[in-house]
Amino acid sequence: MVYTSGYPIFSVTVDVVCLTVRDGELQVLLVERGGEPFEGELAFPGGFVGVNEDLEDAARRELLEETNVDAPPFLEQLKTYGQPDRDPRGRTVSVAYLAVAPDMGDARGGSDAAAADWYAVADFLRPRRPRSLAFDHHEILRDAVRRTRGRLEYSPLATTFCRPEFTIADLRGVYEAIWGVRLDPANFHRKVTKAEGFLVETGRTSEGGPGRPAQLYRRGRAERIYPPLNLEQSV
Amino acid sequence: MVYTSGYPIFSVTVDVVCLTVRDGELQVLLVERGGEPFEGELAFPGGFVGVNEDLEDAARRELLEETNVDAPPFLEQLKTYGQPDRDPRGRTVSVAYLAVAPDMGDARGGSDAAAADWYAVADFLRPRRPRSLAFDHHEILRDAVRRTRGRLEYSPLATTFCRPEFTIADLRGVYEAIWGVRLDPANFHRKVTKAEGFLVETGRTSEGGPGRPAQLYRRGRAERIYPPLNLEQSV
DNA sequence: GGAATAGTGTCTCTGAGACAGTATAGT
DNA sequence: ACTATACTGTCTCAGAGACACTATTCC
Repeated sequence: MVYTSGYPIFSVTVDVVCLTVRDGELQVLLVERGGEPFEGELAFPGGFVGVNEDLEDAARRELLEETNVDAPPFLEQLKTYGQPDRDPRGRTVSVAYLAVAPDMGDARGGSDAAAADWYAVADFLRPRRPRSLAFDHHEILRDAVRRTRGRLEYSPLATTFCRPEFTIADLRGVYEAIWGVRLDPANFHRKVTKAEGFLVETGRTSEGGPGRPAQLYRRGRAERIYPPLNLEQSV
Repeated sequence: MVYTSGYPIFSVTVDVVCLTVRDGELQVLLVERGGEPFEGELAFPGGFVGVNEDLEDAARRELLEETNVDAPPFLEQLKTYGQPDRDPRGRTVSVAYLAVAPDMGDARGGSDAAAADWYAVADFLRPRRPRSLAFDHHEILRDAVRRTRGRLEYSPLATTFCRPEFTIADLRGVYEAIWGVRLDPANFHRKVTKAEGFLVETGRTSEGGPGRPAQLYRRGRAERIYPPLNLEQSV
């Protein structure tokens, strides 16, 4: 291969897939694009990485600038997308990040955050006439959801969808929304409370709802839950 | 942020962590660097991505060019490394790939492949005075091994370490080498033969070794093995 | 009391692990 | 025969799932 001046030149961007569970369903944070290409279409918050900026810092910055979501409890690199024709402006490689946040009510903007909002993931991934996204963000969303679904089995990721203190029912709601299944409340309760390091009791109880008040828990220190929760269906 | 001319300029490279099991231990394919920076040190095969080249194609090309390893049965993106100071030549982002190949004997070179060889992974990851690698390749190797160890539990990845036809003992050897544990041959045999779609019988048997000849198997179509094999220790 | 949700008890079945026992090869 | 490895049988124990039952709140 021959290049006129040294090595091929790339632009590097980050895109952040920020997920939450609201109204009992998995939702994703999207912005309406304000400029070309894909003007007016929905896309993940993201943008170009600075010359001296770390990738993860760039992801955090773009999430804050474009959506006003600050310091999600979970942020990790998802995958890098670099098809030569993925951006009409030129050769661009995008490092996608997966972020998870608890239900924080409406995404209301600072500055450019005006057009940021939460959308039901299912609308983009349904097999019949899925809603469209800019760039290759449809593929990225699929990968993000697949990883999230898998992670729930053997990591405490589900707790990062909950507020700092949550009930077992809250946690079960996260699993049910993301896996799209119904779980037996009794067995789920026993299982998660017995998985060592997964949850820690606060002593406090919930209030307000109908029925008996529930114990409030905080997430534990375990990085891995054992034995795992099993989702038999293929992920 | 302000840039004098458009967007920040990056170089994009790929690095391939190619793993195999030889002599009962996990080994990795490395090349001795022929030029600056890190001249003479060990590094993963890799290099710059072409202007119109897909990332995975670049990984495959570099692996072939530098080590003569063609078409590993497993190649998937691992993670992207982009610390601003990771390459003294300038701002470079490297997309790391994880490849798995069966034991193919010595890595003998074509062209630049002269210096390519297999090395015991343990030497680089031991806590006391680990052997050094160029760039941030030590971190990349750690991530590659962690993912591999985890994948063995619930995916058929272990079969890609074996030749197309293999015995249950071969497969067990892969788990034992990578997990660093001893597995009960009887229980392992029952477990993997009962996991649906994991293995398919060929009808043929092995020959040559001491003891009763073993059935030869080929890898099945399953993308996921259920129930998973469990590694209790933290990964 | 009735409705609703939280949480416990208990039974059954499956699978993991320990390990004895059988099968089939080389020497 | 002896050894080595492949494979099967069997026992025990832990955990998943089904579901009955108790506990505690609001109405």
